[in-house]
Amino acid sequence: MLHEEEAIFQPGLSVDCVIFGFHDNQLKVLLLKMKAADKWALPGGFVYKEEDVEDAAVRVLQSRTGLRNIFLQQFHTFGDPARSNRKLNRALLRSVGVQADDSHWFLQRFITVGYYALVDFSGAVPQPDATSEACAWWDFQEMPALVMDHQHILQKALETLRKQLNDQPIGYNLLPEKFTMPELQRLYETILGKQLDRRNFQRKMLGYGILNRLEERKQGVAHKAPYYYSFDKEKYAVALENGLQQGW
Amino acid sequence: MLHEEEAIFQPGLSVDCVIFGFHDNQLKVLLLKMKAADKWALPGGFVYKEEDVEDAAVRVLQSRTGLRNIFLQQFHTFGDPARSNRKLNRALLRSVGVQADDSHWFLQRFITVGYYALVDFSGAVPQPDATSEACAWWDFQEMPALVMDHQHILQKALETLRKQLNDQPIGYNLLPEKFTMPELQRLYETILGKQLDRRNFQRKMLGYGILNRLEERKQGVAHKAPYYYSFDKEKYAVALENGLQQGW
DNA sequence: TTAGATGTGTGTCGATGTGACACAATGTAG
DNA sequence: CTACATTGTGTCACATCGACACACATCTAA
Repeated sequence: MLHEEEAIFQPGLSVDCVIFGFHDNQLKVLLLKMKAADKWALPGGFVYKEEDVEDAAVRVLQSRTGLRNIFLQQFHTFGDPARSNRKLNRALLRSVGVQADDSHWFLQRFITVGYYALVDFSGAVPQPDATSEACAWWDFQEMPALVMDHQHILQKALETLRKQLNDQPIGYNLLPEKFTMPELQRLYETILGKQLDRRNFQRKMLGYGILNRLEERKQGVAHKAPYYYSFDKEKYAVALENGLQQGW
Repeated sequence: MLHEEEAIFQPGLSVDCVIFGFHDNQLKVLLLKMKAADKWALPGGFVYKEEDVEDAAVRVLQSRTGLRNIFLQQFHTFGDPARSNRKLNRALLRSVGVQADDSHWFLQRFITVGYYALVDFSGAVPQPDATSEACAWWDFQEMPALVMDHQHILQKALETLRKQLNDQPIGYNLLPEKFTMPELQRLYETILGKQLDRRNFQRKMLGYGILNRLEERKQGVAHKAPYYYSFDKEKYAVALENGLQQGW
């Protein structure tokens, strides 16, 4: 956190990423443990003066997960002046060895642009940044205390994701190459926060025409073995583009 | 556009508003004719250092229309560094009598937060700002050339509005107190850019349960007189909150 | 005065989608 | 080999949706 960074970053602007993964039939979120506080934070970063805001989000994502070609979506910009926490930011500066007075660029008010990402859990390699001592996946159901308004940001990301379920397919970016119908259902159930009927779920999902059933069945389960499915990449892309149901 | 404004505004940040109205069975958008260019622009403004971004949007809206208590919704933040147009902004500064070198705050790169508003056409009193020579409603179907990326912003606003139709009611903010079913249908048709079946539209709309049919019928029409309707304010609010159809 | 044009109020029919539920099939654990 | 958990598949009633027909009201033109 050098002083000269004032010259290279867009002032008062940051990006924060809600990075969703899926593992063990649980929705996960990638978080950073702050050095400067006993709380966790969403992975975030600043925007270079000539950098597209979206590129900054991609950069943050790649730095924290090592992944490229990720599903990324802007969902909201948070512009409440009270969301900045000068005390925290001062502690944060101290944690990287900087003493600064009130005019320091990092102690000004920040607006943040929120993005959420859907990533392949098993392919990601969590990597802390300079201000954090750890980077880890958290179970969506049992999140720790978050800094500033990050809880609020997370909430808004989830809301957007839920709405996305209604007119776009989800899963290609969160599930492994092949997966079973129950696994896909758990994903939907976790995002929606409610149980779904097994049979109706399957009917509706297959109705979208974006799944291919494989010959192979899952092995080593203590009951009837479910089939594996994979997404039909082309049809999935079309569904993403055109939407699933019209409404009007 | 005084030089001291650098001290009072959040640097590199603006808001732009897509203000929709409805009149003569046509969707309208409020635009400003720039003094500095032969093009039109969306009403926009800057954000005071201690002002909530949303409050800035409300302020812009009120300054341009005189209206309060408006339906306002953030839809996207535009962060492409190439979207700023230094040449235009320099001309803009000249138009208000300011000569500035490249370091001037207004000539830096700007990120803009887009909001769209739905307003009562007849209640609005269009008012130009300091940089514009006119403020007027334009027919949505026949928009003039717009500055910078404002065409793109408008497009994105429309996309969001169209999606909103699928799970939230529209119209309370755009139509007068009482209106006919055909009028409401024209509104939907204009937003969606396609024709709808009269009878199916009525069935679906009434199914939402947010309309009250009045005793009164429209007068002076060269055919069977349609009933007037009004929104049931309470049920409308509930529908806004909970959404119209679930999907999942 | 009346026929025609225009646009509204209301209803029907068949196709499709949805929620609730039953039963047979399959693989593991004991 | 039996019990158990979980999957594959199907049915039924009901709501929703797109396409369409017919009667009604009001102005206009002859």
